[in-house]
Amino acid sequence: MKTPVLPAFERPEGMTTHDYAFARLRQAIMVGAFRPGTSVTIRGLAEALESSPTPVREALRQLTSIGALRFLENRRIVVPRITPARFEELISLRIVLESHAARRAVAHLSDRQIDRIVAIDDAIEAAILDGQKAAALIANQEFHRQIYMANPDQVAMPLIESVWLQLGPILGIAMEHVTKLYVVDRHREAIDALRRRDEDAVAEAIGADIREGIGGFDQQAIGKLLSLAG
Amino acid sequence: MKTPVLPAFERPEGMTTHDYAFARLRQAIMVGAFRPGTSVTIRGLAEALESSPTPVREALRQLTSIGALRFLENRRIVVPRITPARFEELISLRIVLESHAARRAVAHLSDRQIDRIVAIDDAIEAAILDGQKAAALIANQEFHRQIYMANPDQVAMPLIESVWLQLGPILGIAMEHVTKLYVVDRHREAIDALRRRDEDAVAEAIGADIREGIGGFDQQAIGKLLSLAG
DNA sequence: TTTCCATAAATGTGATCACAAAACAAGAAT
DNA sequence: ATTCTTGTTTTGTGATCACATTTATGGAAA
Repeated sequence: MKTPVLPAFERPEGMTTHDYAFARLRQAIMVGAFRPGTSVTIRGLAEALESSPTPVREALRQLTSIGALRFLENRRIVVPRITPARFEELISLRIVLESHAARRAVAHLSDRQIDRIVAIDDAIEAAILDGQKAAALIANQEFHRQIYMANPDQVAMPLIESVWLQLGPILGIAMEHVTKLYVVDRHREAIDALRRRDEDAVAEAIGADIREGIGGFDQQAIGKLLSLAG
Repeated sequence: MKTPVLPAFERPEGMTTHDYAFARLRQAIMVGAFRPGTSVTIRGLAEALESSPTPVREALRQLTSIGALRFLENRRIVVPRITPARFEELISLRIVLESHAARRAVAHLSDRQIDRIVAIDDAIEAAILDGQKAAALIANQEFHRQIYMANPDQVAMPLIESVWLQLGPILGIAMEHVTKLYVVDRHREAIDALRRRDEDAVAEAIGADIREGIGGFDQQAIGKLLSLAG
């Protein structure tokens, strides 16, 4: 049983072994380090994380609760496969959830916060022009997160991240097969709408951003990849 | 540390201790058996479930992933409190998620399935007229679930149930304070729309159902309860 | 070469234990 | 009466182990 390689991750002091395992596995899945259908083992991951089965098992159980992993009836632990229909469901869920979250964040965003979001968008473009796919992907997630999290009483972010996690594995495939990235100008549209505090326009821009290009990738390209990933 | 009383739950043979603990705790929270702010202990629940800390801890960890519980920094495990703002966020999330899920289920619902949904609605009304609050609540959840689950590739149900779980604790309070239940006629409206395969009308009826009465309870009444529950 | 079966290895499960941190309780000092 | 201190108890954490199930391996039979 070969255990997937986990992206590096600095462990803050005081963080429990379980929290560390959860954060690291979650991050790995989110950026597509695990391919659909991959099976993992508790002991294998425990060894990779230099800990014992107990905290790893808890982390894996949590990841199943948010759809990032599945415990099969065989007691095997796998990264879920994604069918084209399921993929389409996830994208439509992203659109519904995130345009809603964006709309509800508008009233809470200060000009300073918007400036920070612009800076993140600049970082995305820089990463794209540099061809740094993983960095662009993470910065893109941060762009969306910064918007939604402006709402202090927000409860949608965990659900949105659950959807991101379920889409993570095909992002990994996409990153291997897609060679060119291009700038997402819907972000500028969203930023302009944020500045005007135009909730409808913000929601529309975010929805279009997701619909047209997923994290800087071309949706059709990902759609094709599903045939070999499903 | 007094452990909350768990509703009875028959354990299917072959079910692991962990799955049993998770299902039972989840059910308990969903129907409002735990009050907001209640703290639970691993050992206490393990004793109540006649098992050991390990599987209970895993179940609790899963429940935190879906927002049903919180591990505080003190390492205390509590049922989250709900502020009025958070409550409003959760309700608006329900409306967005469930009207979306309902719309996408319409095309997959057979006439036979609709008949079964009608039967569930009859059971809801019977329970309401009988004053059986808990039974009405569970049947109401089943009514919604049967609609959304008709979509075979659906991925929204776990997210919806996450929101239900987060609303669960105040349902418990509501059930204690609300004496009269009344029939939700939005269900009939939704059923008629389902029969016509009118997606917009179904989504609208479900949205209105959530907005006007939450699980058979009056929303304003629950709003008042928040002041003493937040 | 393929299929079948028996043995061995790997794996999830759950209970137990030692440990450290937190909460609690009781008494002393102010 | 209130606050602080000290000792006890409770509680979460994580490692370990035994067990049952599953998977993998390898050789025998067709």
